[in-house]
Amino acid sequence: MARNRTLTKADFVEVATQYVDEHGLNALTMRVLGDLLGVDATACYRHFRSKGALLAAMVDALFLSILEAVPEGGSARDRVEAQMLASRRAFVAHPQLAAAIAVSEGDTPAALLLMKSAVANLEAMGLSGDNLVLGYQTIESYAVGASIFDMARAPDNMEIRRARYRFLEEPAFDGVAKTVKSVTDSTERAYELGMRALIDYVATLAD
Amino acid sequence: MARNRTLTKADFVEVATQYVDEHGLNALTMRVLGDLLGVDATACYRHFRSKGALLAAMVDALFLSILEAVPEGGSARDRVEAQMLASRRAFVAHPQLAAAIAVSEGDTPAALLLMKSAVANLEAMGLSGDNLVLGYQTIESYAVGASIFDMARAPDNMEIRRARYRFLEEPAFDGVAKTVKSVTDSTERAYELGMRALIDYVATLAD
DNA sequence: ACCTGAACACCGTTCAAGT
DNA sequence: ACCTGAACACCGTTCAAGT
Repeated sequence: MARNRTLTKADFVEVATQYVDEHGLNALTMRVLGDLLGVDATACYRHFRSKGALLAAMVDALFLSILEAVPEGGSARDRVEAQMLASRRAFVAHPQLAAAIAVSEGDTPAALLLMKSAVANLEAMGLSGDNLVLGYQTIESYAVGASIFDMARAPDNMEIRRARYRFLEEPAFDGVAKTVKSVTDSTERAYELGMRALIDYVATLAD
Repeated sequence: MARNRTLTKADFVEVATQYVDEHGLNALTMRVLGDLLGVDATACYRHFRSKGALLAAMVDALFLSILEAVPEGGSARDRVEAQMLASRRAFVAHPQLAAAIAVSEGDTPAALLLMKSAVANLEAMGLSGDNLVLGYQTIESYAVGASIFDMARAPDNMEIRRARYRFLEEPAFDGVAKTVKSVTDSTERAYELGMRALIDYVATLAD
């Protein structure tokens, strides 16, 4: 990378994210990151306390991109759904960052913005008090939890599932078990159906 | 550890799991595992191809314990719920293994047994064809996904959530934001509610 | 203020050798 | 068959020094 200016936190985050998308989370080391930026391996420590903090910043950037991708307008329920879909799309686009959530260090400020937005939408749906809290937690755990589980260890993960589906020898699974793509497609479909079912349930928690 | 016999795979898995429960996933190295077993650091490679394979074996043992913990009897729906609750309890008991799922290598054979059991229960609920597949995937992603998300980086994770809830300055969150325990309790409650909502939905997929 | 580069205290893993 | 122990090629991170 040709460099004619001082590096910023964002430079490290951006380059690291791109590298991780291509080569996997494990391949990211401080030394390769330094090389990519044309800088010493230890230069990163001028901007981040630790590798875990860098990973948190990468996750934070992903969260921020979710917020920006959520379309405006629609009913409160539509906005909840839109945010959960945008969240899913972000993880599908950066599957390697799913595992980073489990291994990063410190807080991700953008998570507060996502929470603010989600809570406001749930309030607009009529939730309040403990139901607001429970509704939010349910939706958050599903939106990021299911995505972590589905994306972690990609793409090996999907091939392992495919083999398992085939090994089941249950005729209903013959179709999905055919290719990694058929497993992935069905997984996305299942996410959306579960998401809508959960939003339906959360709607019943309104006052 | 006094040793008067040859070590087995199960010895490594058991000791490693106990150590990880106490000291966290990051603290587990081949050298400390060797020390714990009174054996050289490299002895583990007689039993496992890699550290990732050891982690997979630890996760597999957890999956197996879930299967054994599911109580017999009840309706098909009861059994689905029981399995999802047993799964949650296993992750609560071994929160550090949640992150291990995202970082292990290879397959976990017990996952097939869990799947067999879940699919049989869903069939008994009347699901078939694509709905059986989608219902299974939805439930699996929720049961293990939400748990990974809720348990990963424990106990820091819960303190971070607490701080975030407090920072929200939304009165409905005042109660949960009080202590880490109140956050954890509410999280468990949210898991159960979401779980039941999802099972309700899956029940509608019956023929 | 930001980066360098040597150095430290580790890692996971391999492999020849032991028993 | 299982374990040892030296060795290899790395890690993340610190810190004094440079500009």
